[in-house]
Amino acid sequence: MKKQATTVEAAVSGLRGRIVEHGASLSPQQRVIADYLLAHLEEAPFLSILEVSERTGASEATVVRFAQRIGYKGYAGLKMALVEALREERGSGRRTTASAATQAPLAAVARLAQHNIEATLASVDGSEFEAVAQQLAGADHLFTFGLGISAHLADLAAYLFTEHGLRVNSLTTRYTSPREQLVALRPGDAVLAFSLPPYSRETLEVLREARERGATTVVVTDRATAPAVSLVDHALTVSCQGMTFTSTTAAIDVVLNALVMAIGAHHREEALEAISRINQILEGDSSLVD
Amino acid sequence: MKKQATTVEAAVSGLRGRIVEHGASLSPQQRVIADYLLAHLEEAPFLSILEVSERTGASEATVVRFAQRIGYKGYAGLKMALVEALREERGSGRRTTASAATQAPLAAVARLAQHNIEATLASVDGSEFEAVAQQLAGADHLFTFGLGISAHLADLAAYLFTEHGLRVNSLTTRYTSPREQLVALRPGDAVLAFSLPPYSRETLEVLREARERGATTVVVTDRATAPAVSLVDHALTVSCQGMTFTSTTAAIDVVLNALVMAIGAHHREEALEAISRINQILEGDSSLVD
DNA sequence: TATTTAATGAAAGTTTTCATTCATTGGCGC
DNA sequence: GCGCCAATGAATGAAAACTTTCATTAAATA
Repeated sequence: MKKQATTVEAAVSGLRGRIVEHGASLSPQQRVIADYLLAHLEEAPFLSILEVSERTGASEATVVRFAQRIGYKGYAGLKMALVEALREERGSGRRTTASAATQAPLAAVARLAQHNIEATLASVDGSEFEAVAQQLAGADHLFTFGLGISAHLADLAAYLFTEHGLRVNSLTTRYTSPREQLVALRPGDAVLAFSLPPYSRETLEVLREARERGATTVVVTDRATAPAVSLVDHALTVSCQGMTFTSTTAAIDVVLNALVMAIGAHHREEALEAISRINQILEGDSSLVD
Repeated sequence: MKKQATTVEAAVSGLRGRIVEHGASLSPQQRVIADYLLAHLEEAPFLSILEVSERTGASEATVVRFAQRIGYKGYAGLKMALVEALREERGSGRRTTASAATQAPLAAVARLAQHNIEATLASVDGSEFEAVAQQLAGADHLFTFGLGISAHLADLAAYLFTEHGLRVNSLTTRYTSPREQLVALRPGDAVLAFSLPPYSRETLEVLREARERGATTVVVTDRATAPAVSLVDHALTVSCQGMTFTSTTAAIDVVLNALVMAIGAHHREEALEAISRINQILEGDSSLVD
């Protein structure tokens, strides 16, 4: 396949190249090994066969066969290649020329997202979060709403909540105005709106009307002084810095997923199970390659 | 001797500290070994006794005695220490304190997202990322595609790219099958697919067909051995651990936004400007309330 | 269903690596 | 000169790492 496109790639990072190249012919178990190694490139050069087999659940023999299948003489050969790669990388040091410029966007956005997630974690009020989860879980029917990038968040929220058994609709602007769709709204329902800059008047109107009709209103926004906050029953303030020149909604994604999990916490065990599995992953030991 | 002076030093770079400490009692040969190792700290963790003895002219026994003399259990102990030091140095980006060991869903999901973003940043291949940006920017027309949660990503991608002046369509399953919509596809176009577990056959078929029609194909997936990888021109592998029991796509959100930024890098200045503003935010000056 | 093929782990075999023992060398004081 | 001792390397032993073989099981094919 595409020699022209992959030559550089293959030369630079041999392991990844070979895995992709022979990817189709790898057995399931070998795939697990491949993924583990790629996900732990930092550690890989130091791991012995035994360690790899323990962490991936495959037998030592399978590890060797994997190395041979992707073209190395054996595991020893693979390891030597990894060591070489590591040496090269260190040797070249911070001399990253062109790749610095290209790598830069990824690094910058990543750090921005990390920052926002961290800030959100620090600032979201626990009891408010809990209250929102309660309200959404208890609602008869849930409507989500947003404009611009927030529309995607609204759709995403609807998708996630639906998967967890809630009755949800995302208010769209496809056929009729969102406000018209609110005729179906009744007391006992809830509306979850997303309001990020540039704030739109329409969102405020939807929230106002929803409230008049007796529904519980919740807004996810980026600052406590956002216009929507004073109109709703509950507001979750998420850190969304940098949204004027990029659109990373990573922090909101996190909040949304956490809400889903909290709601699913009806089946407490399930939620706790999820949390413990997350912790396992974070502990480092992805023996479970998930 | 000066415990106070050497504690930090010894703790940080054990080898150098120990050598200095026991320097007086080292034999001539051992001194050669010490000098060699210190001069080749990069290599040291990977050298076997035999290699060290060959390069220094000392016998293997002397190498072992050297390690013991400076306080290690044996050469194995010395090597382990070197490996640890190297690992530490590389993994210096480890800020995530286990402080938030909370049982709260929000904390757990946040940390998972952080982890995935970090892992993605470490593993995404720079040249591949660059290549993808090039291809997408240069495409005549762009189609995005995904099923399940990936459908949202496809829509989001279409939205983001559209905002930056590209001609994009998200292939939906709304009216006709995605493959039917490919009749409009021509050489020079590009297809950007998202393929996350559970992988669907349909996605593979779309990619296959797109390629047959001469379009450039790109897939964003969660592992290098995912079935789609072998079918496309370019693959971006993003860390998405924990997706079996939650749906945080934060890392993909980051990659997507970075791509947008890289594409906009035609207008280099604009991209650099964005990066510098991100850095300002991270520097802590949220003076600009953005 | 019968047959073949591929995948896999247990276990045996091989090589490499590490540690110890022991004999030799060379310096140094008596 | 003689004995003592640290230093050293060769040889040996022990352990770990790596590879192969082989029997079993699961999957694919006829």
